[in-house]
Amino acid sequence: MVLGLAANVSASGGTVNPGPVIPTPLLALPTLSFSSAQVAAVCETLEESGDMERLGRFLWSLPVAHPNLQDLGKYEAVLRARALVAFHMGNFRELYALIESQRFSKASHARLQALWLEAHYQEAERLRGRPLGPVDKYRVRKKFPFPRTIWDGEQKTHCFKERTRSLLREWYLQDPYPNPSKKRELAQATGLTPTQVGNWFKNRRQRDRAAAAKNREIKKVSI
DNA sequence: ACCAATGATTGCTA
DNA sequence: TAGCAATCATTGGT
Repeated sequence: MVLGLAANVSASGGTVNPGPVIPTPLLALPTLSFSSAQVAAVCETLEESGDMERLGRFLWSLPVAHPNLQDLGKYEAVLRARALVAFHMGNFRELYALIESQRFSKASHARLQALWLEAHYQEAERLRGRPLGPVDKYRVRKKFPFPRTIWDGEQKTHCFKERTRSLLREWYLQDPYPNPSKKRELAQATGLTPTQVGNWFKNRRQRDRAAAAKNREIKKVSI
């Protein structure tokens, strides 16, 4: 149905073709008259539908001698579709090659990052013969960081800045149970969200209590 | 492979 | 709704 629509569009005119003007060939096959943009549009639609089988068949059906084969490679939707199909076929080497072949726009990053990770997880899992735990996955992520083609290099911090933490510690000594307005004030001062401030105090109290309990335990034993 | 530190989440209670 | 205990997840170190 989608394919039919695209075919109709392509049949109804070269007026929408934004690419280089190609002398309308004597070819009878409808796919041969797809413009690159039209192929890309079909890829996107099929990608959203999640129908890998069909997407795979569509890519396979594109003739090798497509007049626009060169600039077809420039359409992200087509490359994403190829990557998706490669992943679903377990063809991880091709997936990696596609991902590293060129820079992708930010809109594609999340999708391709997920494929990159999942493929490496599966490879590692097969190698070891049993499911990966969270730590195993962390090691895999460290071992195979995203290529810059699908990552802007910006990394999110796991720990707060030392400046932030010292400020939190100071306020904690003054008052381990800050009221909401104090929390907001601290959030302002640290650049954290009020929830993060609340979590920090909650964790700090919990860990102080645990330490105190531990101390009592030790005293009991030594007495 | 195991451990420690730390931020976030969950489920229960008052 | 806030606090609590338990637990999870990420990260780094050995």
